[in-house]
Amino acid sequence: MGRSSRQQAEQNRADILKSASRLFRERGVDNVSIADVMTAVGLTAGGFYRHFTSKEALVNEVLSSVFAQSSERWKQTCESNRQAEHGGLQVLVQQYFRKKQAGQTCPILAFAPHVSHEATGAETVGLYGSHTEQLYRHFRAAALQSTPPDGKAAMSEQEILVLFAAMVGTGFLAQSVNDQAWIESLKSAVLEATGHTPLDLSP
Amino acid sequence: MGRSSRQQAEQNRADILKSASRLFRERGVDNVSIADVMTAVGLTAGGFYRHFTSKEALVNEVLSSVFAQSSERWKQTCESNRQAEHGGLQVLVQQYFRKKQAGQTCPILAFAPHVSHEATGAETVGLYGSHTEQLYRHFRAAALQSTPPDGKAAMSEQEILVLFAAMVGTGFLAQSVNDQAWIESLKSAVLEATGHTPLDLSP
DNA sequence: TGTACATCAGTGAACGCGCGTTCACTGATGTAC
DNA sequence: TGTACATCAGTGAACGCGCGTTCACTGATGTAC
Repeated sequence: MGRSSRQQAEQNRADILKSASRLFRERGVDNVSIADVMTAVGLTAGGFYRHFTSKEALVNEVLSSVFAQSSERWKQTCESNRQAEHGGLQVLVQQYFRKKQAGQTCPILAFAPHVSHEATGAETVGLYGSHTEQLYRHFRAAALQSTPPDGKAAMSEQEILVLFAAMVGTGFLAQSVNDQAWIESLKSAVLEATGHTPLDLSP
Repeated sequence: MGRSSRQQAEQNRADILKSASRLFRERGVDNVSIADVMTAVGLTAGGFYRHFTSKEALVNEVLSSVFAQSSERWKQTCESNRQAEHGGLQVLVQQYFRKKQAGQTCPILAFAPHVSHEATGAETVGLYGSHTEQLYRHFRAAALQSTPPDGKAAMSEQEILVLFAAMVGTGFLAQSVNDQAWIESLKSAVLEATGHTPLDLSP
C-alpha cells in the first residue's frame, strides 16, 4: 500500500473522527473498539496511531466536535424561533424527543457511561461537564425568550432547571426502558409542560 | 480446602449477592468482574459457578433484589408520611438526592448502562423496565396523597411525570457532571417544585 | 525537469492484559448401611 | 454409633476471546539537488 498523500491522510483523519462520532453515539464509547472505527473507514487498526495518540485523545476530540454540533443546532432552533408564536423551547424539546437513528443520540446521554468510569481522565470529565452546561445555557436562553402563552408569567429559573432535568431524564429513560407507551407519556408530559399548558393534540 | 457445609454454602451465596449488589451499584455491572465479586467474599473465581450459571444470571438476581429494596423504601417513605403536614413526595425526593455512598446509587441509574447494551439479554432489559415503572408507581402514589400546600390544586398526572423525569434526570447528571454548584441548583429546583412552591431554606 | 534519497501513512502480526467460563482435582460434608 | 463411600463446594490453572497499543516493515509521496 505505501504512504498516502498529505491530502488523503487529512481526509482519513476526518473520516476517522466522523465514523467515531457516529459509532460512539450509536453504541457508546466503551462498546466501540479502535478496530471498529478503522474498519468503518476502510483502514486497519495499526494506522490509527498516526492520527491520534490514544483512544482517549480520540474520545476528547469527538466529544468536543459532537457537543459543538448539538450546541449549534440548539442555538439555531432558539434563534430561528425568536419571533415565532410559540417559543423556541417547545421546538427544541420536540426535536430532542424526535425518534432519531442511534448515531444522533444526544451527547449528554451517549457519553455519560464512559465519563462516569472511575478510570476516565479528568480532561474528558471536565469537557463533558462544561459542554453539558453549555447546552443548558442554550436551553435556558430558548426558555427565557419564549413568549408565554395567554396571560402566563415568563418561566422562572427554577422551572427552567426542572424542565431541563426532565427532558434529559426522559431521554435517558427512553434509552433503557422498552415500554413505548410509558415513554410517550413522559415525552408528551414534558413537552406540554414547556408550554405551561396542554397543547392541542390535533394532527 | 474441600467441601463447605450446606449452611456455609448458602451463606456464601448470600454474600456473593450482597457484594455484587454493592459493587454493581458502585462501579456499574460492566466494570465489575466475577473475580472482583468473589474476592470481596473471600473465595476464588472458579467457585462462582456452583451458585450461578452465568454473570447474566447474577445480574438478574441482583437487579431484582436491589430494585425490591428501593421499592420497599419508597413505599415506606410514602406510607409513613400519609398524615404528615407536607406530603411524602418531598421526603422521597430529598432522600433520593441525599449524598449517598456509591454502593447505594439508585438502581435506575446504576443498571442503565448495562441494560442499554445491544448484547444484553431480553430478560434483563424487561426486568429493568418493569422495576423502573414500579418505582414510578410508588412515586406517583406519594405525589397523589401529598396534601397540596395552601390553596393549590393536587398534582396532575402530567406534573407527576415531569417531576419523576426531572428527579431521575438530576440524579443522572449528578453522576457525570462535577460542577457541584450547578448540581445543587438542579436538586433544589426539583425539590422545590415537588412542593408547588419554594421551601424556606432555613436550617 | 529529472534523479536520488528521506519521510512517513498505512499494514498486519504480535504483545500483554483482563475478562467470562471450564475443568481436573481436593477433601470436608453428607449419607447409606 | 461407627465405618465406607458418594457428593459436591471450592481451588487454581488454563482456555479462548477481544481489547488498546507497539513495531518492523512496505512503498508511494515529498524534497533536495
